[in-house]
Amino acid sequence: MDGMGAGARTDGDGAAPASDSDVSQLWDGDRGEVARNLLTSGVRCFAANGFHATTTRDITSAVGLSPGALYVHFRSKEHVLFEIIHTGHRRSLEVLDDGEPADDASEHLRSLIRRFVAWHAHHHVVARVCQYELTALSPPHYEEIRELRRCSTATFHDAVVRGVAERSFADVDVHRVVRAMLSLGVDLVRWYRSDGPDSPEQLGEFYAELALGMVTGTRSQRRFAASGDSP
Amino acid sequence: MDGMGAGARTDGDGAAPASDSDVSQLWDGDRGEVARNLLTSGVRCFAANGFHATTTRDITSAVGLSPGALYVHFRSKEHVLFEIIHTGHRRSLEVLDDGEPADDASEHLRSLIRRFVAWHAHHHVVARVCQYELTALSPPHYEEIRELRRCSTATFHDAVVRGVAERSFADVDVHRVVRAMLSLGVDLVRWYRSDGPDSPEQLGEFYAELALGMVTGTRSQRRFAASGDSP
DNA sequence: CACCAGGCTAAATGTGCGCTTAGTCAGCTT
DNA sequence: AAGCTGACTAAGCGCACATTTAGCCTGGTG
Repeated sequence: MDGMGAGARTDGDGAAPASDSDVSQLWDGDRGEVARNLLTSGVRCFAANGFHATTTRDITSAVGLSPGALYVHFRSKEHVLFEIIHTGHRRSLEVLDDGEPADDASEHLRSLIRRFVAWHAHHHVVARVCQYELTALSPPHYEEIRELRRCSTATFHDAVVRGVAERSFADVDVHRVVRAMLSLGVDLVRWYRSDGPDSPEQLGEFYAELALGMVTGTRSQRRFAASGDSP
Repeated sequence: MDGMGAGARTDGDGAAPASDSDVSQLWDGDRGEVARNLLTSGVRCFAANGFHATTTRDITSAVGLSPGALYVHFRSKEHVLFEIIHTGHRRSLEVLDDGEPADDASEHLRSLIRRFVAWHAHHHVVARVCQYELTALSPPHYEEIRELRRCSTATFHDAVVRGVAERSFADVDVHRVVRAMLSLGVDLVRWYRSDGPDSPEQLGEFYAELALGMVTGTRSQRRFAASGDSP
């Protein structure tokens, strides 16, 4: 049996819950209003049920249209997913690049983490789709997204390398530490709720502090921090 | 891509076959060999393509059977998923509970993280299914898994609370810190590869150190108190 | 008013899937 | 040998889905 009626989304249209902040604000300006609404609906559906478990009817009926209407604006359901994921990654990269350089390596890293985490918490529904539905993309689309992801990783990588070079940070294993930071920023999309105790900014602040803790030589740094890299 | 200098991991001898470690070892003993093979095949398929994108034919043909054979051993495709996820969670909980109490709060937490992380790295394919396919479970099954998850969260929670009570740890925000630790342990299933530079045990060691860093006060407070005694 | 374009719908198309059914076959028991 | 059991297969049922098609309707333009 089809199982779980996907939650009675009766929702009519009335007051849109603005709790997802401004999802609709994210989309490309050269998209018409209907297309943007479809993208927003797609985000909600994909986040709630996953790409393969949401139908074109789910997406379109939520904005009062019939399934065929989707193909007026998008070539396929997969193209809807791609545009969502692509936009999400682009926006999160913008947030990363928007920061002023900051002449202090610690402050620079702190600012990066703060913005990265706050953005992900703020847009946790979109970000969840960006993390969980990657494998539903076509191979070429997937590759395109991977390229964007390499950019954000590189940003953090460079920030840590810089701190190490300037001796503001301990001589840590950069790859490991960067992965740990990204894990914090990425995994929050799994559990974050807008009505939880932490605002996006508070969480960003907290995680920035944790991240700095990872690179400042407290504890038994010498034990693990690759003074002599493994052969 | 990942690239990065392949570490000198002396892993068994050959390349592939045992790389998923002993997935088949995980399953319940009262399951026959064919059923266990189907579970193992299911793990691989679900991890690679997701539950909704894998067909019963995918699962069965990988062990040389026809689709109908699945229903000799399982009530439905969803029951295969459930047994995989349930077993994965049960095993990871066992690993958590297997530890000796340890009279030192720091050592206790370190040991917990070490075992938790190492298990997830070791069984990252199963663990990926456990993390990514939860939403494909039927509501009752999902609820059953949530209960198991609350147990592991509680274990970490208690360990941190204990350290704070004993004044081995700083007066941290327990919920936030526990979430961060779980995020590290959980998100590695997204990126970990058996042929990467870190063995499960090395990663466990590293993350245990990061976790202790999170509870050892903020950086400014405890920068110099590296060697042991609390004030 | 005639014409057109494009957003949209209802209906149709075709495919693929989960699961069932009926039957085959090997091995075991008596 | 005959009969039984249970794992397995081939075939098929019913259905849901993504996408297409043909046409409607509205609003703009001469």
